[in-house]
Amino acid sequence: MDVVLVRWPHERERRELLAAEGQPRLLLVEASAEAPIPEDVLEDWIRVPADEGDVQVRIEGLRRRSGAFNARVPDLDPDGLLRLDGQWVSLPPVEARLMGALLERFGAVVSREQLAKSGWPRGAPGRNALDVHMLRLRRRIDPIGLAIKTVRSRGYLLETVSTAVAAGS
Amino acid sequence: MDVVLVRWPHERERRELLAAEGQPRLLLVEASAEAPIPEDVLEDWIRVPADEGDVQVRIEGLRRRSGAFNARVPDLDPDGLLRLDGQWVSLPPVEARLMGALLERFGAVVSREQLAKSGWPRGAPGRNALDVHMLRLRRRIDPIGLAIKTVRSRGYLLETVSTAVAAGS
DNA sequence: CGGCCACGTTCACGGCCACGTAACAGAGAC
DNA sequence: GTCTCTGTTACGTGGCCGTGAACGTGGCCG
Repeated sequence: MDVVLVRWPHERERRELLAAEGQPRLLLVEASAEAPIPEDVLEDWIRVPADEGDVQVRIEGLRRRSGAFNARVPDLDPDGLLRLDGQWVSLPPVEARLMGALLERFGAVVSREQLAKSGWPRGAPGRNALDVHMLRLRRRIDPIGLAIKTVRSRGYLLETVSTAVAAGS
Repeated sequence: MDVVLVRWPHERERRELLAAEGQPRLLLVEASAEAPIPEDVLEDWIRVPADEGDVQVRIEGLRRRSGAFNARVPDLDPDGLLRLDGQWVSLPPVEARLMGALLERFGAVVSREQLAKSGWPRGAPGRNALDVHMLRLRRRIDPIGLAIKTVRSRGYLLETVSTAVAAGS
């Protein structure tokens, strides 16, 4: 994801828009304007005209932050806490095991059989139990920006939701 | 937590030290030096001499980031005083020991067994005593911006109540 | 086309258990 | 005495998890 340059205060609405999208941005603040306080970690600013090297340093800083905070690889800790971007939800035992299977092949399809095996190592209950648990898992992870997609007759796959970071609440 | 000013490149080692402590810092970069790429989100820089207003904006930005992302870690002194952001409450012996256990793994899950051991080193009373003490602890720490979350059948975890999030929206 | 089936989604229910909360009582400090 | 700290009993509530059933949708076949 690349850093976008925004002239300030001329492109004020553009800044809001980009912020909502989670797009890293560098505000080029004109001499006559006051510097705005950054809305989030993905924003930085610099006064123009500026040294080209300084601009590059700011852009590189933003790029690194964006990498660190949008790593967007969820993490399931041993206590059943699923973390993503500083947010977390706790998963009950069965759902934690299902999530473990999905995470091992993050972004790829995991078959129902595989999931059933992971969720119930010593034999699965009724055929429908898996469906219900997938539904519950879906609802639980939605608020932290994760989604499970169905691939008909193949299985399920886990994804991050691109822009829904702030929209969830 | 306050922002510390560091002259760059003169106080190079000091920067490392502060970074290791998780201390927010603003580097004052001299005209002759190249700007360093920030090591983490708690660092920013500005060229000096600079406009005083610009410096304040950078400091305020760092302060917000530090509030939102670097979980402020509360401090429990030996007398049972729990401090956070200048506020404090006093904790009775049992609750102080429980809080100690939670603080050792701040932000992570601590099991009920672990808590029972910490709270009553020479054997726990009834099973329910822990529940009641967690309730009392919760009520006591709420006013200073701390919260204990339950992770069902796994344990409890201690968090700071994020004021930045509420303020942001 | 109509009917049937396979597959998936969603809801409602009940049993079980973990946890939360109030109320009470004794011990001790001040 | 009054207040705080502590532990106990009793009860309510809500989460977890499996089941059954209703519903939707797309594919296949006669």
